[in-house]
Amino acid sequence: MLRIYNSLSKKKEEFIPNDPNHIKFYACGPTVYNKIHIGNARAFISADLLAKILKGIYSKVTYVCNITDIDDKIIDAAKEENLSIKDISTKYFNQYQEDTALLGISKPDIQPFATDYIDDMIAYIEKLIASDNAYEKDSNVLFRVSSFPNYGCLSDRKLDEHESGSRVKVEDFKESPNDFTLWKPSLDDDPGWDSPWGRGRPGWHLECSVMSESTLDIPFDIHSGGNDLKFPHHDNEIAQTCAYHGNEDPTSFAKYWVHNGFLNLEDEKMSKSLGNVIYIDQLLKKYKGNEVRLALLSTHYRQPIPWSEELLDQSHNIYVKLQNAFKKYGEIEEKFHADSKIAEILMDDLNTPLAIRTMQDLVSEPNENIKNEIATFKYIFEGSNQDLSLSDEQVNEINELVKERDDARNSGDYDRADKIRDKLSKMNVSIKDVNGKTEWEIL
RNA sequence: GGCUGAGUGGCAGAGUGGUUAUGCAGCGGACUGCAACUCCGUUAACAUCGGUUCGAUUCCGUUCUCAGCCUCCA
Repeated sequence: MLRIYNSLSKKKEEFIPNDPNHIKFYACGPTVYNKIHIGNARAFISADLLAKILKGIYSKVTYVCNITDIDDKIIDAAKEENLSIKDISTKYFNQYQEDTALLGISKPDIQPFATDYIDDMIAYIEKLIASDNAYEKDSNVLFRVSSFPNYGCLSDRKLDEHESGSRVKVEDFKESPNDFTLWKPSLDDDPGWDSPWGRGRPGWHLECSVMSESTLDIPFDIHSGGNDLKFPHHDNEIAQTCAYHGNEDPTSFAKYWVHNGFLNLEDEKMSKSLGNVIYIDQLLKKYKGNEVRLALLSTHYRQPIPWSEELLDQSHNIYVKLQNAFKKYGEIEEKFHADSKIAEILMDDLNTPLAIRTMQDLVSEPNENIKNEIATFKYIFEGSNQDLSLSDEQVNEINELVKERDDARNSGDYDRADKIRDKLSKMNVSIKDVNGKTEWEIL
């Protein structure tokens, strides 16, 4: 039985699917305007974790993760890099695919692109206007928040309490400061599509309402995203979709809402302005994909992760230790065994830290079910497609040096032996003398 | 100000109404030409103040602190 914390009820709940024969899960994906960083990766890995567990339990699961390929940030990036919008979004989409695969994140079943749904979005807006839930002003179309009484139900925000902390400048085309954009005009050199309100482009929140419903139909089971998306993004999605269908109940859209926590660097939020952004492609030059994955899963998904070198080194140690322990059992196929201890722990609101701890316990005191435990562990915590193999040439070079060192040791020339060991360690090769034999591995 | 979450040993992080994980680091030892690896042993914690209780780190309440959101953001 899967239990999951539902942001809508603010409680850990038993997961009861709308249809156990077909589980539907939608996660908010990337805006492809830059390389993904470690914080983005955490969100994608959390969604991947949940998708993997769902797929382990249920026979049919459709996991959708959208790609935002039209957005002001993309327009800015295109100007900066002097590329077309399409080139920018393609470039960073490809990088996203590559980086996530290296972290063992499986491809979603469906990856809808926002720009493929512009016509649907326009039709959606027309209906919202017709039902008086939206209005046009100066070529902008805005959602009229006051028309949806349950607005803010996810984040528990009340509209009239909003003023005190508000720092946002209210554009004069808005009836109310909380109204949000469904459609906005594009300047001549900005990308745009023809619409009843002139040439323009969709607001950000709209795409998820349109694409989730188009790909999964509503109600679907789970909607996930980063904690920061709760408000306004997800509350806006709920308002749009519910208003569109004339239904006030947010569960008529998605039943469970799942949000992951952030990642802190030295007690600071990672941000471009602080210059402390860690990109995945850089990180993977030093650590293996599975190690980074383990590090990201070593904290419960709802808690903030204090990210540090130390955490990565620790994850490296645990990873190596477990790999060595697993070797004893030969090849084990990655597979989710729902009756294993590891699975049971994960099904309690995705308790990955406890699962990691338990796996360590289990290998130190194996039980007869250990192979299923390992299979389940590998299914969740491994799966990076990173190619760690060396060329034949490199392997030969290392073997030769190792042999030279052994010869030196056998003849008592320890100075020379140690020099060779230093040389190997500079090549990131670590030496172990085990039972008279010399083993080596790449760090 | 509002909403949400959290405060456990040097660090990370589970868990529990009484026997107080685990990993890393530290310390001691075995092994080693020296290391590394491995193994054995070991130090050390439960934010604050009250309450309930025979007994609370664990339950209830107070206080304090921290983080995120309330503005694009994973």
